[in-house]
Amino acid sequence: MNSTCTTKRSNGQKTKARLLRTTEKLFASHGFAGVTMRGVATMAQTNIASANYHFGTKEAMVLEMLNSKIGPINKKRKERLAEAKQNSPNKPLPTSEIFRALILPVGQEVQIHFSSQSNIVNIISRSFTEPASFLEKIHKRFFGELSQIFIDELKLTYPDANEDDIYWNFHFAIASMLGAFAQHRRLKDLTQGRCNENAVAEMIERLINFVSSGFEAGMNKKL
Amino acid sequence: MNSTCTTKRSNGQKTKARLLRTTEKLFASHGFAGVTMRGVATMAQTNIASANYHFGTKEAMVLEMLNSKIGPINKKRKERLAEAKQNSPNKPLPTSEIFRALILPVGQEVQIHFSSQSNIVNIISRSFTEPASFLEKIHKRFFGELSQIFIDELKLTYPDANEDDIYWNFHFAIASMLGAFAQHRRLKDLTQGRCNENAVAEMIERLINFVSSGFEAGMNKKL
DNA sequence: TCTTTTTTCAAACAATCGTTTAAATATCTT
DNA sequence: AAGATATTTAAACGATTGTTTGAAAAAAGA
Repeated sequence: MNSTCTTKRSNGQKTKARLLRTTEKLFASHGFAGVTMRGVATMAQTNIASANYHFGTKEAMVLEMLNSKIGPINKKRKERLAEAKQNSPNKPLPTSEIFRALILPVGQEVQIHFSSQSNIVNIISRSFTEPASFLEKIHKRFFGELSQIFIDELKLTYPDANEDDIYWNFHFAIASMLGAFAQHRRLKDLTQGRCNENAVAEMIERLINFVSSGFEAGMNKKL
Repeated sequence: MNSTCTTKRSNGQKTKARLLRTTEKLFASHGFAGVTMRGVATMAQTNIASANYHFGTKEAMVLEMLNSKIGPINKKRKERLAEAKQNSPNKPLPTSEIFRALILPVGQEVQIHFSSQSNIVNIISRSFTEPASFLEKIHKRFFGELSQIFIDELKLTYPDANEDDIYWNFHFAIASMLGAFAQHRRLKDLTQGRCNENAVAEMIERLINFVSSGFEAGMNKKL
């Protein structure tokens, strides 16, 4: 009786989806260790064993969440890079365009969910700074392939460059991007309130400029 | 009897010092969560309660270790900045000199203890990426003051600059440095063996160049 | 409707964590 | 040497963790 809208698992959301959303929030705000099966289950208004039923282990649950969040962004990165190549056939891409393809998809995601608790910046930064060793796998899988694509593109733009130069400065570029995201949580302290929702687009543009310039300078300067 | 060299706590090291050294190793290789009182006590060849006796809590123990490692580096950073100012009185410092003062002291520490398990790079990177909330305090205390010193110096070099420009690009510079250190652990994978002991000095020079160029470009370019 | 499968649930399991206790031992002071 | 202090030790405490169990409830298929 009384099988209206007020059934046990309500909100028109299936339990698994609710668990993933909760994992997202907890991981973004408290990291891998902050994702506890009990916490997730309680916040998702279900039982703890239900989480294990759907995902098997905590690790698998977090990985599935990460896959659902980072996967689409990497897809857009590749798409944007491919589009840029199509728009200027037979010509090497400007450095800034390559890094724009790498950074902008994240920026767009940030702007969409800026005030959300499960901000993609927090998730990305966590997923790259968490000490949890299992994350190393996803780093390689997610970023290993992507790195190679963008390094290959940079080689086309700098055909005569020393390969070491490309690798080192690409490493710094990645580090800058991730570091900027990772520091984003502390940004309000550092900048004393200079960071707000409207400034995200500006930050992304500044970051692209910073990274591109740093990379170019690293390629040109003889040490 | 038999009170020669083979007493219980041997190696001519006091227990507290041994505990700190062990904390160092575990924190560098496994992060804050990887520092367990039992693990530290066992590896330091003492009892678990002894660690609590000397430090009170795990948090205090890790903080004391961090203080002993990061403190001297920050001291050298300020000293090098002060020296640079003395060597060119009444003239604003070149951007690269400012960031050299910020980065080089870490690089020197890295070179000294490169093959050590408790590499300072790992410690610094961990201390800036650990989700543990207590670390936020040490971030503010350690880096808050240091940031202000270097930002003030950058303002002297760029007297007409928009203050937002300085803050944003300094933020990116810090992020690059920390990100580069944090990624250092993964560097062997990314660079396929391009990183070795002899290359540390080279990396530091490349990093200074990357960061300085990115900062300068960010200051000059109108967005 | 009856059967089968999927999903949820309370409860317990086994392991680990930081911390505390109180007695034993070592070290220092006088 | 004797007393006071500092340090180490084994053992237990209380809390939390991820995971598993087996039965109840819900959903789906026939």
